[in-house]
This record gives sequence, structure tokens and C-alpha cells, in this order.
Amino acid sequence: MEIKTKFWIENRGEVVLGGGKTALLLAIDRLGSIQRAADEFEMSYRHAWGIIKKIEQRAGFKMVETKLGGKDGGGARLTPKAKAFVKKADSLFKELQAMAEKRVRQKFQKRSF
Amino acid sequence: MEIKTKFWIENRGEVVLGGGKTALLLAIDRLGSIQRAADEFEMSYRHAWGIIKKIEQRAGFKMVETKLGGKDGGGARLTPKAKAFVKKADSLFKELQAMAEKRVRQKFQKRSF
DNA sequence: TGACAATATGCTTTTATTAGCATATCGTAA
DNA sequence: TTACGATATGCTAATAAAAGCATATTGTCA
Repeated sequence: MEIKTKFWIENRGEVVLGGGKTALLLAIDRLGSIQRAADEFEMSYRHAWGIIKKIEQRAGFKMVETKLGGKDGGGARLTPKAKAFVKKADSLFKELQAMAEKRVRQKFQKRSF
Repeated sequence: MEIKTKFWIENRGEVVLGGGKTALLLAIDRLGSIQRAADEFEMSYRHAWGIIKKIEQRAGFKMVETKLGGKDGGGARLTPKAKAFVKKADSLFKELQAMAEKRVRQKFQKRSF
């Protein structure tokens, strides 16, 4: 058996960002496209888009700015505010996870329980 | 916005115990009855019973031993093995949660993000 | 022996999450 | 002016988790 951890951010009781959503937003920024980020996570564009809308609605500010048309069809990237927010959340999640893993390893051997 | 944490135990990729299930099992032992524990958590006996069965199936050993009939209709309590297991899990979850909360407070003020 | 309180389960309904399908729009470049 | 690749969104279907309904069984005690 193994210990699992999860960390996320809520606003007014609603989930804004967890590990998965954070990774998706970072991928959008890295790849410059919602479509390509969705491909990377093997989800539909539709689904990725729905996730973004939900995050924006719950956080209360715009996360992704998009460009329509053009030779490459358009593109997307994080707003500056979103970028700062997401990076801060991502590093916090990783830190908390590392802390928890370390403690579990100290207490038991490996991740076994 | 605030940080939330969750810790749980898995076996072969399936959830065995999280905070809620742990509390339910401890309540069963404390109250000596599945029915009364279910009442305390405002869930149906049916639902509590289903949770117990799922935990047992996933952990691979019996958690709750029950008694049928009698003047008080019967009763339930944790097996010694389950008691040790659940208490160990419960204290680990609480420790990890306290660690995470402490770190978040250090980094930010309060639980705000 | 009949009432009672709790265990034991099957089955159905509700609710939530995820996945998938279908279409419209947009702006550049050939 | 048409093809292309990406954004934008509505609607439906498939799964999963939680809740609720209904009933049978059990053993003591009045």
C-alpha cells in the first residue's frame, strides 16, 4: 500500500487549480497553443478549453489570451498575471509534495505503509 | 484563495482509506455500531456499510466485526488489525496535514494564497 | 411468540465528471 | 477566394460516485 497526496487551491469553496490543471496551463504557455497542450495530455481541445473557462470563472481573472486566425490558425499563452499565479502554485505544490514524501520515507521504508 | 490538502492510502491503484473513511471507521469503533456511526456522519446505514465493504475488499482484510441480534440488535467494532491500521493511518494523515499547514503559514500569512 | 434495534444486501435514482461529436469563426498565405 | 489550422461553444453520451428505497435476518427480552 502507498500514501498519496493531493494539493490544490480553492476560491469560495470551489476548486481553482490542482496539479493537473496547473500542468495544462504551463503546457499551453510552453507550446503556445491550447490544441497542442491538449494533444500532449491526450485530451480533446474541447475538454482543455472547458477546463480553462472553469479556472478563469473560479479564479475571477483571465488566464489565457488567445489569437485567432493567421497562417498557423492562431495560438494561446498565459496572461502575465496567470503566469505568476500558476508558477507560484506549481512550486508550492511541488514543495509540499516533496515534504510529504520525505516524511513518509523517514517513517517507513520507501513509500510502503 | 486557500490551499487544500488531501492524503490517502492506495492498494494496487485503488483508494483504501482517506480522511473520511478513517473517521467513519474510528466512529464505528467508538460507538460500537455502524448505525450510530452513520447517524453521526449523517449518512445512511446502507452507505456506511457499502464503504466498509469497499475498504475491506481493497485492503484485503476484514475491518469490522459485527454481532447480530440481541437486545440492542447487535453491534460492530474494528478488528484488532484494523484498529492498528486505521490509527496509524489517521495519525499519519494528521501529521502530514499539520506539516503542510505550517509550511503554508510560514510562506504566506494565514492560509491565503 | 412477538417487538425491537441493528446487521445484511439488492436495486434504482440522482448527481458529477469526463469524453466525444458537430459546427461556426477567424485571419493569413498560396 | 479558397484552403488551413486553431480558437470558440453547444449538445449528447458514457462512467463513476453518492444517495435513497425496500426487505430480509438475527437474537434477546418482555
